Amino acid sequence: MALDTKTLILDAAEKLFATRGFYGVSMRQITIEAGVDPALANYHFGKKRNLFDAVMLRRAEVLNRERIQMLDDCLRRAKPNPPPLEEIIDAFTHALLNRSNKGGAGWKHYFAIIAQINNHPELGGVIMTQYFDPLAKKFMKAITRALPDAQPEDLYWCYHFLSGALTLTFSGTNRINNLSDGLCNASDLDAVHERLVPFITAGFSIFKSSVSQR
Amino acid sequence: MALDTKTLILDAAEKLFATRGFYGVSMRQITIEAGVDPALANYHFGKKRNLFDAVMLRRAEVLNRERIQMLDDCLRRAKPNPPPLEEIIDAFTHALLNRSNKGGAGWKHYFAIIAQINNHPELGGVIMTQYFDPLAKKFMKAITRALPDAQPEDLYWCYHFLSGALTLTFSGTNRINNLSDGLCNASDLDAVHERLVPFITAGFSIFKSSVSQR
DNA sequence: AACTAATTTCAATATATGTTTAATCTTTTA
DNA sequence: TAAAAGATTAAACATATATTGAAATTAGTT
Repeated sequence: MALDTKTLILDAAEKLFATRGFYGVSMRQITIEAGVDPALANYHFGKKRNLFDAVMLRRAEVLNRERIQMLDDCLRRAKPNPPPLEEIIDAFTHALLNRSNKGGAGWKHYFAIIAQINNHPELGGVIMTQYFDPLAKKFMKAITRALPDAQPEDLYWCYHFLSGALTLTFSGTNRINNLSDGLCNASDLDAVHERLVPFITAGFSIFKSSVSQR
Repeated sequence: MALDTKTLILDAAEKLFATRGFYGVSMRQITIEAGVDPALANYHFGKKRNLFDAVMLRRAEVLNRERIQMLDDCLRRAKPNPPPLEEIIDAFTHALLNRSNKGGAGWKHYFAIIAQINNHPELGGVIMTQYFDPLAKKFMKAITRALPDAQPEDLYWCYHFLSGALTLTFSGTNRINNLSDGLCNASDLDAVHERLVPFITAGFSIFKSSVSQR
């Protein structure tokens, strides 16, 4: 069936892109992993880059819907005041960590791709911007409302730090496991989330007033 | 001359690996960029992966020396007490941001590679561990001494967030520029450093006592 | 100057690459 | 059931790939 092979190819591409990056995988390897004729990847998706975009888009749509939903809920609850900063940060990260945790292997692979793309000089600016900037702008608007005396420039840098900390978590390297002699487990995303949100909130908070209290 | 072509190849490899990743670059492209016969890359460095290791090693040695130096200075100044947390974080980041800022194009490329590797599921655990874990352990020892009542597990996670925030800064994507409508400039590493150190210090600090004050 | 060792060149290896073509099979539609 | 549209196959395209081999050149040493 048509839809079945499309998903087979998407899943295979997702898995291989996740472990070896865009350039590290060939169309042939993808179709072999999918158990499908080599020509079918081109037939269904066109060029390799288009296939990659399809992989990105499939789950980005789901994520963006969920994250905007959580932000809107959070804004509504606090009305007419701005919501507490920590709730905004949580709305930003919750769907990501939840999907990565309980969404199965496909989601894990997807987030590993995101981690690589976010740190890729050629693709990062283009692809992350394309799929996630509208959402990021919505969150930044909420954050600037929650910290009205902070300088926007400072807050954008904080967002940048958040983005980096978050995506490294998704990368799937287990460097932290070795480094901590097994104290930490990179796959335990609940443990991450529990610490990431207050960590980031504290970082943002030092810019609460425009004179930073270093 | 032998040493000259070796450096030509290393520089070219560094530049291309930085912009397209390990798998996105061919040995031929590297030698063409270096203006050198294609066989010379193999002659001087062996397999592609070995060339990559040589690129990594060249500057890692310099960095590790500088960063350990800064940490030791910092520890000596504070003796017999542990140094303030912020000074340790600064010792961890200073050489990196300084080299990236004033070291020329080669260093910029090098750090862009680091950013990709750190977030690469296959290579991240291996390569980062190989070149930077001894240093990371030294820093973690100093940090746990500076925050003696914190739980080590929490502090390792904080290190992880620091690592992510830092490497994204080096990635060379200018996503933050667009996102902030030009308010931030990702190339202005002084602006980053000024904010990164207190941001991270504040994050670590919430784990000062073992009961976190969320 | 003569000999050795290191370096560079050019050509060739065999294989992998993304993509396309034309023919065949399957499903949907009328 | 017949025609049309869609999906799959196998083969081929030209090009790019990492790596190697054997000559030719250069540099270093006695």
